[in-house]
Amino acid sequence: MNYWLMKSEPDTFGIDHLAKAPKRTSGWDGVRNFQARNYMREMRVGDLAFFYHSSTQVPGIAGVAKVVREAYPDRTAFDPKNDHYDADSDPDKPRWYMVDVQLLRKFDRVISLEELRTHASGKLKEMVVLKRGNRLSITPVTKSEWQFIESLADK
DNA sequence: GCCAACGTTGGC
DNA sequence: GCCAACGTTGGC
Repeated sequence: MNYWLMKSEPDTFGIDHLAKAPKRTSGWDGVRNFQARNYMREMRVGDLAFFYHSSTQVPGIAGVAKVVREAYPDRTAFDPKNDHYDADSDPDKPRWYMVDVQLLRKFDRVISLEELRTHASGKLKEMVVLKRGNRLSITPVTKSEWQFIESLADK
């Protein structure tokens, strides 16, 4: 089983949107970066992901979701009216993929990026999302990082 | 295949 | 709103 971190802007789609979705499950579409897409294709049913809020007052990790459907073509790429339309994505040979995730847990508090950074020279030294210049919307998380962050959430 | 220009991300 | 960082595009 693998662990991930998935970024989303809460104004567009935050953890509360996922909480209100049927079966607390939703497709994670709109990823338009090759590296992030490749990570999504590595996701397996049962993998866990931190739900990260970006571009907001207090960026940070808001909760935990589970992968419930593995990568399948992201149809929003074929819709000219969609913000994430990509004319170069051919329906016969899709360029972009999405997964479905189910909300498992909303943390009692957002574990802020600021708080995460206080551990950047300790337990979270290698954490991808804390690395300088990181912009990837999907990044892998190690088991030890995962466990440490969950322990912060329960503090 | 190089690299400048451009667009996007995302924290601040 | 600014801007650093970095991915993508396209001319050569």
